[in-house]
Amino acid sequence: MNHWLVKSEPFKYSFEQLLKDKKTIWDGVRNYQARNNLKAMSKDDLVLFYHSNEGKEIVGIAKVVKTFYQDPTTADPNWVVVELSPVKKLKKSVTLEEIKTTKSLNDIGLIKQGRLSVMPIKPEEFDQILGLAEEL
DNA sequence: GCCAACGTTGGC
DNA sequence: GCCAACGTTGGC
Repeated sequence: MNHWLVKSEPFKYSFEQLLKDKKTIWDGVRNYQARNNLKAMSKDDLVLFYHSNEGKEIVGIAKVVKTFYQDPTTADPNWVVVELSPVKKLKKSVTLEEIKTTKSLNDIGLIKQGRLSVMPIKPEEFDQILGLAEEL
């Protein structure tokens, strides 16, 4: 199983909204690297949900319920979507600040490639983050 | 609201 | 195929 992190601006689509919706189509990705990551997702992979701009923190865990297919919002065959469902809201959100001050997380894509909106997370990084969220 | 980082586009 | 110009993202 692989682990991922996706970013969303809360005013566009928040984790609370996902909890309400139970399931969402992760559309609008228009970056090749992020697209490749979407394509690499398998069913039941766990996805950290990060709020950018507002909050700047990881707020919850989601999982992949449907692997990639053509983005229905565009006719351009370059772009794909996946479907995500919420797993749980974190007991304690993990802020960018905390991630930055945690030595073992200094290599995480979130810091190294700030602009990427879908990125892989190493298993040990995933565990570290759950630790910070008091979920372990 | 500014600006740094970085991806994309287009001229040569 | 290089690189300058431009656009977008996201932290501050």
